[in-house]
Amino acid sequence: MGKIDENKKRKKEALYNTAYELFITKGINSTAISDIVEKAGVAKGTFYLYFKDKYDIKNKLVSHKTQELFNAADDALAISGTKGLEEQLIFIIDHIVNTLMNNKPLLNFISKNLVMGALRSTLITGEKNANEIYEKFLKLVEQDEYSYTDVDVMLFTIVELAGSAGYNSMMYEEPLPIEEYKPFLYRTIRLIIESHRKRTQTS
Amino acid sequence: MGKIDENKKRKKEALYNTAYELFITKGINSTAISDIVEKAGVAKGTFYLYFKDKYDIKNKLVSHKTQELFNAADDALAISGTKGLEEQLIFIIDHIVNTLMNNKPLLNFISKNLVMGALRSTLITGEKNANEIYEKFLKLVEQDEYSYTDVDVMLFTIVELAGSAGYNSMMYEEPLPIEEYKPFLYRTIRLIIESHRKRTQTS
Amino acid sequence: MGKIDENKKRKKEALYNTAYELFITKGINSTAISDIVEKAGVAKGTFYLYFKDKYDIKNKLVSHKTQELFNAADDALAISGTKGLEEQLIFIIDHIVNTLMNNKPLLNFISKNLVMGALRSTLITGEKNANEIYEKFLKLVEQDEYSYTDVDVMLFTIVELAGSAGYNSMMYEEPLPIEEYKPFLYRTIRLIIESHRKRTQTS
Amino acid sequence: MGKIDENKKRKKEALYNTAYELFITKGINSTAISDIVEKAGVAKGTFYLYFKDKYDIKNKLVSHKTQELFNAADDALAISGTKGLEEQLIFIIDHIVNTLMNNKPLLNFISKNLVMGALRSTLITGEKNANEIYEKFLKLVEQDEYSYTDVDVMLFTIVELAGSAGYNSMMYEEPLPIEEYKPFLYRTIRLIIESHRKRTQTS
DNA sequence: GATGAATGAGCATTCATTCAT
DNA sequence: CATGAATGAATGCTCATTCAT
Repeated sequence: MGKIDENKKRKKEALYNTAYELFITKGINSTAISDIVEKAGVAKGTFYLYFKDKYDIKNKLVSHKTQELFNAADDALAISGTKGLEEQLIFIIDHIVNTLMNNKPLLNFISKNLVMGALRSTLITGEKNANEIYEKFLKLVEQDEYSYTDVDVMLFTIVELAGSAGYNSMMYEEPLPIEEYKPFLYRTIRLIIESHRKRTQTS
Repeated sequence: MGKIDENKKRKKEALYNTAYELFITKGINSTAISDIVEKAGVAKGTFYLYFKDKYDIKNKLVSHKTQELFNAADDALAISGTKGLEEQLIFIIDHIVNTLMNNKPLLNFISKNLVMGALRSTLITGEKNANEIYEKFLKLVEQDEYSYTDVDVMLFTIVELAGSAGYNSMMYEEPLPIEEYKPFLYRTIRLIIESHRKRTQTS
Repeated sequence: MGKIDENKKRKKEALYNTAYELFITKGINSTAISDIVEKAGVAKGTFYLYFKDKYDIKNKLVSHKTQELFNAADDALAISGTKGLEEQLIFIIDHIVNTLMNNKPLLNFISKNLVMGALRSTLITGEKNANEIYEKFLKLVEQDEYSYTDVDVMLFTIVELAGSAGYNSMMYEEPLPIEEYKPFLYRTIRLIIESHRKRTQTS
Repeated sequence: MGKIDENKKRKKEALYNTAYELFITKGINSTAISDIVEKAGVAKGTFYLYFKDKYDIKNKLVSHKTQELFNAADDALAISGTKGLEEQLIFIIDHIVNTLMNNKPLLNFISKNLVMGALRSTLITGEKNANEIYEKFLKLVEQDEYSYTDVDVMLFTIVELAGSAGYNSMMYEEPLPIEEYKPFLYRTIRLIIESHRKRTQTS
């Protein structure tokens, strides 16, 4: 079993890696399954053993890559010891933005799917523990000194805004390069958070 | 001249209309150029007289449809007689949202291209008066009783947020159906506007 | 293995044969790949499994047919027992001329590519033992009672002349039909050979 | 008349020049009639007013260019004052070879059509005084101090050899670069001429 | 004569998918 | 499980030719 299962996994990994590489290099439309299997060094039939078609592997990749992004940000957050929900959310977003700025192909690949990839990936793909990211967000909210209403709406709005505006700013430097846009973006995020804060129940 | 040019225009129009219909019906990937010309009743070669390929006509359509949306909203704004920048911007967005809610295929077609399609179409396509939409926005801002800083950043942020969050809400009813999400969305938009308002020059 | 490889070879052969037949029947420009595969009884995709395009298979065919011509001439030479370089070279050329006279379509197909097809095929195509023809020529030269200078120039000149003049004479009967032109051609070939002969170092 | 006929001629000339330029640049197969008319600045229909198809204009061009070559060589011969048939024929061939060496695209274009293009152009195209070239050759032969048998065979053999061997030598530097091959070529030409010389009727 | 919009047959090429080995 | 040869429908695109103006 060990040997065979190992081999199976290795082939699947090879397919994932190669597909990702080709998708960001040549684009999804221009990447044929033959390209993938050829470069991955497996037979054509093998692809169909693990994936339904090109879009199957693509969706799984988007999902996977997005989770990686959030998890890395979350790890860094823990190390940083940042306190306070506002600072924490901005820390996470800033971390992701910085990562993507240094990896434009990845930015282009997940593009505006950021949100869906992160918050709803369970629904789309069958990936095991997909929306543990969402759980982590909820935990951060709970631990804050303030209480919040409509937490999911708040998170959704923040992530959508950051994803969409951030993407354009990073990709096209419009209306401003991301470094110059950041102050505006983070100010807006703070406003959103505040607007969801329950009036402090001063005892 | 009349006769020939008229004919040219008619064929081009036919291609535009048919392509749009097929794109929203079958999707872009599944629409072949043969489908378009066949349904439009012109020869295949004629398509290539006017468009470079499928994506050429697609981009021009996205651009065109987006402008239509904004223009219709603007017209309605004029009729409504709404006053005040906050109310005006929200009126426009609300108008577009309502239109798209009644036209899901269109929503799906322009999807997240909404934003950039609208504000940067001049740059991309050679369409004549493309960013007069942007001009109109600027005029609204100017005419307000308040002054604003970084107007383009403000408009960009609003449009990105509305486009991205609105799309998800309308399309997937997540995290809430659009009617329930609207209050949150509009509240955030008001916050963004306020945050760009110059400190009232109290006389 | 046997079965699959056999099948592969059979299909490739079928493509070669059909292509040749069509090329000499309808001409290369008028032969479509669909014609070839249809007549060969294989699927269109199969063609691209073995050849890059129409010109790929054409070049390989020219090369192949030219080699066949030389090899047949060489075999006949061995049987004839002809002695002496002059007589041997003329025997070979005469054999090829006679063969082509009885096979005008082949003459037309390889036309003036005769020469280069034969002597440089190794360089161009990856065909295995392509210029063994050249080797055979060299051997004939070596075995002659005389020595020769600039052997490759001599062979080149002879083959070019025979190929070019012979083609026109056979094809258009200009300035004379080949049978009447032969004496002139062979006389010139003898002159060329003599002019490369080293002054007999009679000891 | 003047004006209209002038215009006609100008368009035809433009088509010739443009076609030639494109043929040597992109190759004949890759040059479409649309390319020609577009670059020539005339309407598509106009092409068909003057030529039957692409191959019509091509043949006329080959013929025309070849004649130019021979005529230029002949003019230079006259100026040089070279005497004796051997020297004269070699002068002509040398002149043409040198011209083509400085104009590889032209060499490639007329390639092996050189010979027939020159000597049979009358037959093929309806060009007015095409084989006056042939006449000139005959005159040179007549004026020589020696008499020759089978003059047309002699000229044919020389031109075929020079055309075919020269082309390969110039184009591929095989078996030798043209400058090194020239001595062999010219030696062979002299042998051919001598072999057609009537035994001097020493009275 | 000249134009150039329109045509549509024709063709090369791709590629997802299957299935015998 | 894995393979990769074979398939052939699907499709984008070209281009010579026509003909109304």
